[in-house]
Amino acid sequence: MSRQTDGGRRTPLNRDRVLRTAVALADRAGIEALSMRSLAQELGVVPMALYKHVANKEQLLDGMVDVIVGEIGAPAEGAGWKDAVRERILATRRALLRHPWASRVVESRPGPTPGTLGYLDSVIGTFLAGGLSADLTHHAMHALGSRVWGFTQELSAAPPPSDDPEVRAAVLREAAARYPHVVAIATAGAAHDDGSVVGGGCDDQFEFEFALDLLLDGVERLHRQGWTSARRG
Amino acid sequence: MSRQTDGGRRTPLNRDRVLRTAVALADRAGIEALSMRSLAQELGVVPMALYKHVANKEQLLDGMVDVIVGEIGAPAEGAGWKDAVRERILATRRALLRHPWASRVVESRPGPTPGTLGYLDSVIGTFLAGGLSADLTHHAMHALGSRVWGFTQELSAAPPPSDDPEVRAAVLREAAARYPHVVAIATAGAAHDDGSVVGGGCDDQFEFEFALDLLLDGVERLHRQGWTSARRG
DNA sequence: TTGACTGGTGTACGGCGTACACCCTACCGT
DNA sequence: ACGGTAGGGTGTACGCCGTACACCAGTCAA
Repeated sequence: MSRQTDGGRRTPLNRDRVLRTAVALADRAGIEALSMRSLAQELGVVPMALYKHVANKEQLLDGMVDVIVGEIGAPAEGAGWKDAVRERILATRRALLRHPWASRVVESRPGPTPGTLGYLDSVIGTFLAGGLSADLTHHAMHALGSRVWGFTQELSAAPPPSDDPEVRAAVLREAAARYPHVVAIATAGAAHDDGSVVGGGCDDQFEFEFALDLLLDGVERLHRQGWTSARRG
Repeated sequence: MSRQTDGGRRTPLNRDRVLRTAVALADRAGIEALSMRSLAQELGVVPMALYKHVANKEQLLDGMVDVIVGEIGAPAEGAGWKDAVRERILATRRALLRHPWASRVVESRPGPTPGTLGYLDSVIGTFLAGGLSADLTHHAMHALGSRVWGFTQELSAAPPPSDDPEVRAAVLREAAARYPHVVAIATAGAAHDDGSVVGGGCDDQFEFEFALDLLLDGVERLHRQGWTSARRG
């Protein structure tokens, strides 16, 4: 891996190759399998060699986030602000979904990276270019929260249902007794397969767009009526 | 610590005391300082003793979450569904804010705990009791997402500004050049102290309620017009 | 009395991030 | 041609983590 074929020198490491290999490794083996040691091994190098290109693991993760951010396409041109923002966010979602670990890592970063700041800046720019006030835009960004990254913090994933149908029935009966409302809405709608918890067996994309539109429609309404933050009004 | 005064036997551990001590330790020293070893020391006991009361660290964290959930008061009676949900969520927010580490831990749990399920069940129950359809309630819960826990995933906290005013000015100038829109909205509104990033120097409570109301108002509107999920409509 | 059960102990293992001293090589100015 | 220097890969070691496993001291039921 990464050695010249016969006896020659290894092609030297650099920050970019480290980051891209880290992303690939996380894609393949999961983020929890990504350690400085495993990454070093992947690169055919001793663990401490990585520290010549990356200050520490935190910065490695920051760098990985920026790699993903780099995969988000450019903003669409010529649409209204609402559609433009909507499309951008859905594009971001698509990028993030390609790397199942990415949303967790994005969330875990304690501060912004250059890449994330750039992305946020461009989304904000779309709002402002659409004529929204800086004030309203500010609140809109907060309201969107992590949704600008194309994901929602799910409340809880359903545990995988037991494969013994008898056990499964018992679990469901138990749940229905203890958490009747949860079961009621989890089984509501045709699209739901079984007694999964909120966030379990539903169409995530639908839920995402539902919430996104709820927020964008609300912002649009406020914008049209010239809303301004009468602090605590 | 937790020993009978003179030479007597130690009052025996139990799951509840372990969990409460863990919460107290996390409150005092931060969640990152909570390890099985430090918790054991706090209890005057050897680390492995904890495993007689808690299966592993994951389950410890689950238990801590349920302790916090237990601090949320009962739902208000007699209000309309919207105010009831709103108040409940704000109460949850107050509980979570008393333990700065709690939101991160709640997020990190891969599955629901009995306590969280119970809480979600009661929130859902409030929607349903208000006459909302199971369908709409389902989507509303998704749309609220982690906001039912009273927190928003901030996009990024602002790094603490340098205390050298000259450096600070330079940083701001640099930021304004590279991220003009971010700076524009960060400095919008009177209440913002300086060039902090989105999520930096604003009134978190205001932002939280703004977004919460945006969502609840949207749900209410859909409810009144008899909305139903014409899947992908 | 005995035997099981409960709960606290001691030791040890394998993993992690990373500090620190080292060394090899390529390239520089002379 | 040659010493100096700096960048990048190495080896060793430390201190933390979660936790498996064997053990042991009481208590209590049979």
